[in-house]
Amino acid sequence: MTTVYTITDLAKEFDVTTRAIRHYEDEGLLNPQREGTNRLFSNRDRVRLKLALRGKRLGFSLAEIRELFDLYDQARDERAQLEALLTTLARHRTELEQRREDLDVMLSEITFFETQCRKQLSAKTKPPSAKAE
Amino acid sequence: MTTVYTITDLAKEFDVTTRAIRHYEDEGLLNPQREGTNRLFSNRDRVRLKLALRGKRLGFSLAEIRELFDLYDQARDERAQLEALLTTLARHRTELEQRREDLDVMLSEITFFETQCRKQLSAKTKPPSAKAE
DNA sequence: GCTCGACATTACGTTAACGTTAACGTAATA
DNA sequence: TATTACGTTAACGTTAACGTAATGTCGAGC
Repeated sequence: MTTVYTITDLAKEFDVTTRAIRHYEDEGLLNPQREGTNRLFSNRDRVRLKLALRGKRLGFSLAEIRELFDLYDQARDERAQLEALLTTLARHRTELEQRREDLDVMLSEITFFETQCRKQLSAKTKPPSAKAE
Repeated sequence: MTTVYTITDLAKEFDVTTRAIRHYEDEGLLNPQREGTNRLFSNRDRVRLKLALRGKRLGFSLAEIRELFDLYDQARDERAQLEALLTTLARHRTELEQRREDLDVMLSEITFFETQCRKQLSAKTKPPSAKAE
């Protein structure tokens, strides 16, 4: 049971335009088959689109994502390819861990500002507790 | 003791170009004073640059960052402003939490691929344990 | 037979975030 | 005095990731 998807199927599911999907194909991220001129996307394409979109949200360029896909494809048996893949995976890991730190810092900053705001607001609502004048 | 920084001071510290810093000023993220024509950056500017760069790494646009700065500046006492700030802070929080999920998923995917790779590699090194042929 | 919706291909347009180049001022130093 | 280092403004260039026409094809249904 091999499911196939039209371009609008995927566009709707992942909330992107068909133009974007065609662009991803142009950039080598997707390899849909054709039925006449129409694209037919496989489960593999669907997974790749999902991965690509997540990568995008994390700030990776389409070129980087394509590079990862290519590496993964070629790392079937060649030892050198496997090690190359491991190298770039490690690189991306440290990059992502850096992002994670940024993210945690920013989240705690937001928390800080939020409590500050709420303090200010309650100070304006409640009677002045013990301040001057 | 009010420290001041030249443009190259900050450029070196945060590893960005002076051009980028000038651009951030153009976009209203920094407000350096002038000594003649030369820029003099305050601690406030330094903090803002730091925040801006972190925001950038997390995928925020300069416009969004500026918007946040402006909101924070104007939220000194006006109740409405404080509430507006709280709203956008909440928006950014959920956005960041979404990113965090993406990040965690991607990190675990990387872990998965890494162990897969290492299995393949050790299979190529060690004698075949119990496979056919 | 005609329209309609979904798909296609070109190909030019747009935006953000700087890069790059030009042309110049100032100040310390060899 | 000439070089070097660091600073300035102004303005055009570049790249990525699509948006946006404009135009064409094809099968389904009335």
